[in-house]
Amino acid sequence: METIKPRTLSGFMELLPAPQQQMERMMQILRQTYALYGFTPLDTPAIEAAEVLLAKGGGETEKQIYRFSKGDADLALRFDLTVPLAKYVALHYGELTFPFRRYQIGKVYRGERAQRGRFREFYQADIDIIGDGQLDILNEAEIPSIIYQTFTRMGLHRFQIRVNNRKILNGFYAMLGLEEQSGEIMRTVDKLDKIGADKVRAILADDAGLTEQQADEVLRFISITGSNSQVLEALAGYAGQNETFDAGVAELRAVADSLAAFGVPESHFRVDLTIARGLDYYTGTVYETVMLDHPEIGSICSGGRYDNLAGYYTDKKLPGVGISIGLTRLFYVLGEQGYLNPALNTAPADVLILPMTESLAPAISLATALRAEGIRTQLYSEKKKFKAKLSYADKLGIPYAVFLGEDEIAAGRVTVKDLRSGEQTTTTPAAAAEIIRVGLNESGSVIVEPQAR
RNA sequence: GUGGGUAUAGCUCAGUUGGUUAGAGCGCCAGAUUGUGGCUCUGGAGGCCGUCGGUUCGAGUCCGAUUACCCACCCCA
Repeated sequence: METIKPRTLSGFMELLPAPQQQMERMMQILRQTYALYGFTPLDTPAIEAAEVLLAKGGGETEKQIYRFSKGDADLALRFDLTVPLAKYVALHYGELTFPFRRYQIGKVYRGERAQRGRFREFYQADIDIIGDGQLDILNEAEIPSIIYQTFTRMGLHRFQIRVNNRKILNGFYAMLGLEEQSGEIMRTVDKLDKIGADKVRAILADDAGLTEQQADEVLRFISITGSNSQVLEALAGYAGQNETFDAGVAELRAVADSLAAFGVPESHFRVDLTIARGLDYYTGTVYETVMLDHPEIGSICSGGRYDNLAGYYTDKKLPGVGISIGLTRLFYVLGEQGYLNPALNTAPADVLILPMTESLAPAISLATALRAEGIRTQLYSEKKKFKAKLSYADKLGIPYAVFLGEDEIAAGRVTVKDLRSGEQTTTTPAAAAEIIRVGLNESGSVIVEPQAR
């Protein structure tokens, strides 16, 4: 029979079992950390009515969304988790308690050209806090703490959370009489690291239509650097000219001032006036997180404050703040850069039982007993040679094997072998379970940084 | 959407100016070892050289088309 050549679509990630275990581990840490901050898990459908997802309309979204019809229904795959959240909150407004804190880890879809580290189907891990009518600035201050904990718990330490405030930028552009061009200016300034000051200046003058003097003012402003307090001090020098600007500075100061209490070291947080985020719906604090040793990768976690999440779905005013981690890209980049801990236990089981008798009954009973002890147990039931069975455990990285032959069964004992050391002992099932449990030490963090290896 | 590149074994890749049965490493299977994995040794399986057409006595190699994939830009995670 003619077979069809198996293939996976471009831009879709498909992992082998061991890396999948590493990926799951990262997700587990995300869930635990988000839960630690009082966020509730949420899931929404991957498919929604196209009308709902495209409420905002226009732009890149329209071009990139996967859209199709089934019968008369006009459907689309979600391209982020924020729009479905907006729909969810508007739909269930009366049943939710605000401020509503939810986390969501799910696949999203974008029909754009795939490239290195950029996928058409990828996981986003989002958290958002949605207020009813208002939302205190303290929520914005708490976000860096969550980012810090998340990456630290994964084993990543050389990263920095960069923060800015859109009000500062908008206020500043207003001072220069550039309200209209603020979006384009932000997108251009965002590329400063990538293309350099001269090109930014050229684009501002040629494409955005700024005068030479205005472009110089913008460049002078974004070149304000230094410690967080130095930058805040420099910003104070612009005070009193624009209300929005002043409000933004006050917010940024509030965020920066509470870091210590939230447990974020100064070294992992930096006020950076070039951060703008491309998305136009952010209205206040904006965040980006970069790996210090790999700035070329760009942001591994970004987000910000928005004033009205669900304006397309309800008249209620629902301000919020949220961040998103592009998990698939993060995982891909970490693997590519050699950050994934090779010593991490990726075995699907802690112990493999090798029955050596015709009847599998004693082996099944043993498996049941070990599982009752919380030991991940797999029973090898294929009729293969003994060495093939052991080789199976070895290939999967299963750390223990238990042999169950005529001798052991007759004596009411089992032989347990530590495949890493090669040591083995024949003892009671209970004692064997204890040996395995004790031997299952913590396997370390998912991420191991170069200098730590 | 725009611009480049690549396509040979499960994977990573060699393959000379076009020349006879297309190779390596890793992986896989078997044996050396019938109750002992990893290391080693020996043997084995596995290829319409992406597809279609052209040039030629002869094409993995040259030309064209096509499809797929990769890289970059735009935009973004």
